[in-house]
Amino acid sequence: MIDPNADRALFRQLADQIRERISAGEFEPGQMLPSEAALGQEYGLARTAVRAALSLLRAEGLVESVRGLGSVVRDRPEPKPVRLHKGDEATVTLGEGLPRVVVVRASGDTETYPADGVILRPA
Amino acid sequence: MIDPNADRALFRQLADQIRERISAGEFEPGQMLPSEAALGQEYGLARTAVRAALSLLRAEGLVESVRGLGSVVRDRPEPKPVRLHKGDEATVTLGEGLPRVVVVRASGDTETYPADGVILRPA
DNA sequence: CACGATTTGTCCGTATGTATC
DNA sequence: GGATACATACGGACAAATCGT
Repeated sequence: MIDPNADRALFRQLADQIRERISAGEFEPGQMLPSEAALGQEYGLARTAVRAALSLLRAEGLVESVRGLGSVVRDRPEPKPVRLHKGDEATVTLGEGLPRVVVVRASGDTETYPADGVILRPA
Repeated sequence: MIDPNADRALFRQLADQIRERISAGEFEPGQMLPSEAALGQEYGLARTAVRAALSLLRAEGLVESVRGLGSVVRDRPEPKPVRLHKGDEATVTLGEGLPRVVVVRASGDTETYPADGVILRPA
């Protein structure tokens, strides 16, 4: 479970646990995670630690938190292929929320995608 | 400065302030930011709020923090063009620290770059 | 090499605000 | 209105890394 004496931070261990429970199928996409209070109770951690763990998982795009509702396992569709034609450019923008891939077409049109939802290929 | 009555969270306002001071050239790349304690003192905020603000800026790739040292303004080089040839693929990996762009060449070789340091173009 | 000062990292407890049901 | 749940913010505390003395 969680070892206070391990050299890995508690909130990282908790993130590991939740990550495993998700990949094990215990928590499925679209499904609610236990509340922060419940997770804290279950693992014997303060809510600050629980929130830090969830913050990590959010940065990984694994979960989303909605105020007044809870945290849900994010549905991660198979990365969608995006073709780059001559004159196209793709960059990654950081900042608010999940990073996004911005594709500027040769025509000047722009498209954006969740950064973990695309696989870029030359045309 | 910082308005406790604004709709915007205090730590977000602080992040805005620091962002402006960086883009204004008051803090230059490679230079140390004031310590968390100093920032808290200056803006009348608890360290939790200061750390939340710095966490935002780190996610944006604007600053880096080193334990025992402090936080430095990150040097953001001009995004470097990376050419995708036939059979190449590029994806973005989230997770620990800054997101990275992973390029898998047709040969099977892989290259990774800081996500905000590349501009992808078809060959 | 040892020691202390500084700074960030981690953790806890508590309180209040706000959105959802 | 009430219950639940996340967001924000404060305070304090100790650990760990770094640097200069």
